[in-house]
Amino acid sequence: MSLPHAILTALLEKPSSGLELARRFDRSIGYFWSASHQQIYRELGKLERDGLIRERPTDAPTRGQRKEYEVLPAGREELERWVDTREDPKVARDPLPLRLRAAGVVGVRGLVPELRRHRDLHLLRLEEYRGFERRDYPDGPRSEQERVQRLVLLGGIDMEAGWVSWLSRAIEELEKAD
Amino acid sequence: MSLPHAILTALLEKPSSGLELARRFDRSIGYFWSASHQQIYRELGKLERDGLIRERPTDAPTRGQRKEYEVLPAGREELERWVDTREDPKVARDPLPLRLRAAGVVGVRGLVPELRRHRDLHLLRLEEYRGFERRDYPDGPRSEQERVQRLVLLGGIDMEAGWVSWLSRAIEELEKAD
DNA sequence: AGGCTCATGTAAATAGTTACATGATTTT
DNA sequence: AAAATCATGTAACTATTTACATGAGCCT
Repeated sequence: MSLPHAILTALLEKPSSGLELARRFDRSIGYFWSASHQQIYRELGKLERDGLIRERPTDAPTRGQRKEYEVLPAGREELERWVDTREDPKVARDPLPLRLRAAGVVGVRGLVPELRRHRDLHLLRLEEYRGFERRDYPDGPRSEQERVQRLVLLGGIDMEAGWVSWLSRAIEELEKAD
Repeated sequence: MSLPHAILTALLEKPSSGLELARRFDRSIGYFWSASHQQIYRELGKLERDGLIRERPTDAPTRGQRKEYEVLPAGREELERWVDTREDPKVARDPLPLRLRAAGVVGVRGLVPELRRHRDLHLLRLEEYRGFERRDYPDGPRSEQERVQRLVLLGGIDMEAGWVSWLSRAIEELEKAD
């Protein structure tokens, strides 16, 4: 049950409309979570019905117009509750290593180009994240909140670097074996 | 759509019953996928209906008795097809970094013990995986299939090591900041 | 007979994805 | 006026999790 809390966090950092949220999930929040706009709109509706957020009063309220949401005190309390929760780590879930293992049974053949393709994609993300780090924290974090945001970014960087290094090794071993 | 393929792979490596599969998902397959027994039984039924696997003929067929499944040629073909598929990497999905970011907004307070707890759990898994590696491949892999299984295990080891290192850094930074 | 474990399963709820629909605003 | 883009939304489907049910075999 993390999506509503991800949304509450994002809205506390900056009140936004649904599409803005979707875009921010593709960026800063998205190092460790993703959500489509459909999921976000559904969840915004639910959070509003539950009294955790509200639509910010505007002048032109109709369909097809952007609606900006902000967090209510009950929402902040719910988020505080969640932060102090005990929740065990789940196993990572990624189909690529699974496919590699399947290839070990039915033949490795076509998989190497796919591994290479993934390595390149992870490398791109890695460069992107490193760019964020250089751009957003040139002198290190300036506040508690920035310190934490940067830590999460560094986690994303580590993760991408880990993929690149693992994929490089896998490619090398599989090519050597030919 | 990875669960059926994970099951096909596991069954090709060794024909098994539902519960055996569930256990193997907690071990070797489980570095990058998990599945509860409910999911597995449902999926086994579906794979059988679709003609990709079949129940191995036994003597005592009743309810509450173990049923062993094996992969049919159509199942192997489906797996081959999947291995050669293009599938883009998805963003990792982990609530802990999200909770850290939420803590940056509502206060870091109680989160450090939880970070420490997670670090210890990941450390345990790391030691466990390293034990597998020492035990199962004392002289390196002996076949194509072992080579690939070991690569996946090494991926799991990298991932756990990554968590431990990131969590250690986060704990250190948050404590320093007090 | 009672309790325990192994094994298979059903039901319901929650979460996430894919495909499509529709209005408003801007550009050509 | 047509096309493109921005924004919000619905519907249907697929996947995953949680809770519960039930039979078989073994041990005391």
